Amino acid sequence: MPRPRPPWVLVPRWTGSVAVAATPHGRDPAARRGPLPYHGPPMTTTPLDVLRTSLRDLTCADPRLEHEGRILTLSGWVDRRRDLGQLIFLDLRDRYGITQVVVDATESPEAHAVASAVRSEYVLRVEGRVAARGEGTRNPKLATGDVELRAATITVLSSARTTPFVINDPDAEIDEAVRLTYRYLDLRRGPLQRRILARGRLVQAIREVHHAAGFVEVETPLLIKSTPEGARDFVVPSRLQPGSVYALPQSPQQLKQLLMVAGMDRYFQIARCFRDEDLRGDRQPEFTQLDLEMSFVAEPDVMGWVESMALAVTRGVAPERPIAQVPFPVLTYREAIDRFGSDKPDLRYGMELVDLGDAVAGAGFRVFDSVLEAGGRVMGITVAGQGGISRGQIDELTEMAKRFGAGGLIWLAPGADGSIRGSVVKALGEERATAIARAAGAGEGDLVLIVADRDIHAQEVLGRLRVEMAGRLGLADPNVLAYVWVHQFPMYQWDADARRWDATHNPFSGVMPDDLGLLETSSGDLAAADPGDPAGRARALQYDLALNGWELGGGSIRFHTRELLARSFALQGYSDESMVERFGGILEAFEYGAPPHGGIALGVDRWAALLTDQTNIREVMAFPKTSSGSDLMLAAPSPAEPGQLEELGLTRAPRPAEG
RNA sequence: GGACCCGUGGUGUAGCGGCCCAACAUGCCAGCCUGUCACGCUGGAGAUCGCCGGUUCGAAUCCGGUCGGGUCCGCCA
Repeated sequence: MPRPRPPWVLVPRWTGSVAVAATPHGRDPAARRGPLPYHGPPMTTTPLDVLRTSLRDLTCADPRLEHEGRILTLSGWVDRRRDLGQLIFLDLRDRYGITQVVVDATESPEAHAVASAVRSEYVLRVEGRVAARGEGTRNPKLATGDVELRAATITVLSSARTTPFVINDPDAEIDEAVRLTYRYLDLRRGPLQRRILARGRLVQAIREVHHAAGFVEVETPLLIKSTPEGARDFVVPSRLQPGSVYALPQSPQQLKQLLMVAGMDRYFQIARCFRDEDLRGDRQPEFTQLDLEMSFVAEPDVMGWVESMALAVTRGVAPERPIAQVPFPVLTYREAIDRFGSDKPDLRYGMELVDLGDAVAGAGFRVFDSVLEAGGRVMGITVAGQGGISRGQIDELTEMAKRFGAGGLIWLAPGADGSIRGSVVKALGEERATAIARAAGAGEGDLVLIVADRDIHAQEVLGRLRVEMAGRLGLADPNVLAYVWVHQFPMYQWDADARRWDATHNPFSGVMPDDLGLLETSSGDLAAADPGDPAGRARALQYDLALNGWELGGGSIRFHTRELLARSFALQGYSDESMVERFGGILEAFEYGAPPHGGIALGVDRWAALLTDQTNIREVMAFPKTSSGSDLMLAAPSPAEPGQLEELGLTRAPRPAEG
């Protein structure tokens, strides 16, 4: 039965608009001319009338005083029922909001009979008249709280068992295994629902900004050839070619570079990626990346685009959250390690590392001397106001430092009148110890933590302690978003077991022009690598974007000539044959005219988590897996059917323990 | 592969050798109630304490194993 279209429509749903400010790029303004502020149309909003259906006129968030006296139909879930006998209140809920329904036995006995039998989470359709609430009965906590729907007819669209956990309490703490088993019910609850909606807006904003800037959205296949990006591949056996397998992509890396060879110029994709590694709070076996690649670009072009895009998206999705610094700070890898002990530093607080090499030199303390002689570093951080730390807490931190690979942890706590506590005060003497603490920037009442170790290791351990202490002291403002670029990574790191150079990030990354001559071995034979090779000093055209101490993603300007790419692969230990076997496609493609190109991949799950204040990406994924890779709702993975294996030409080898 | 934490009515917790065939809150069921909005009041049902084994006169409680969940290291961009 068609109804007249109601006239009170067109309330915008989401009004997050994307206005992209031009941001300068790089420290050298000329080098940062960069690209392309977004001046496209405003972001889409959802007009209200599209939400009207034959089962409802409005959503449960809509009724207002202006509707008073109208006969309207709402549909939704029973959030709560308050039964006062002859009078029953039902809070009707959908994802937009809540409207109070009143059922009066004297007004509509049939509706009252239905309402008496209704329970939480029943799905109802209610027709009634919108009435203004009387003085003193309005509810300012509800957007619809000035009115209520006086039920004339209630239809039960669906009944509901008692749910395994409460839907209507956003603060209820529920075992995560139960939440995952009934994910569809968890998704019905406010907090998770809001996060999934926020993620949807994030992806929408990403798409709109890229389309408006001329990027082409291209889908790449999921059944591809295994590519060595470091992680284990998920493998899919082929029925048509028994014994052969596809791999699921760890990322669309080669495909997007081939799209550049194809002249696509600007590509992006919201790409599902797969890595068969152990799970963590920020790692799931399947995850989503914003993958993009651009042609005819140098490093500032890509960083510039990504920065303006990230700003636009952030302002569209989380407009209320302050961004720490714009343009984003740019650190070299070396700087990031030396100042923060991390290549993904959290810049929401200071507590920077200090080199104490000069201060401890000649102190006659064997640990320091031997480390310095061996070319290592003595580094420290000063934790303000923590001089009163207990012995037990120091032991705990020492344990942690050891777990992170340090030999030990030295501490100093200068007190009043030149006194000083600490683990090495006796060995150093009070005077020397005080001088070291002062060199670290510590004053009375502060705590200095010192690690002496091989270069990088000292910084890395302190970097972790810095994060740990900041966490304990609550130094990071949870509201602030601190984006930071880190670039000029080393091209390679030495793999002592395989005796070859390993790409630190991406095997396709190009090299900084100044370091082109370093793509060499000492022997001159690329196949005979040695840890002292010049290649170990080469820096890559590689850039990472970090946000609040999480790596959001990274990218690079790629080699686009066959010669240089092959040279880099050779340094990474590939023979000519294995190179052709694994990368033959892209090497050949580069013989047919490849434009200079580069790009980046950003973790959408991590981004969504950070923008919604979560520390775990499961909280922004609709259907995540447990830390052992199970889907508790669908009970996946499950044992293979014998017929399936047979068809694929596979047999299952029993584990030794199973006999 | 390793370390640590957790597992008690539907949910969240308490109990940590006998006082416990287990307590509290909430939820659930029933009755009463015409202005509630975390409605209220009265009554009731509901757990052999993840599972297996051991120690003990006696185990939710101690020990071993196992399964499941989480965090971290290794692994992973």
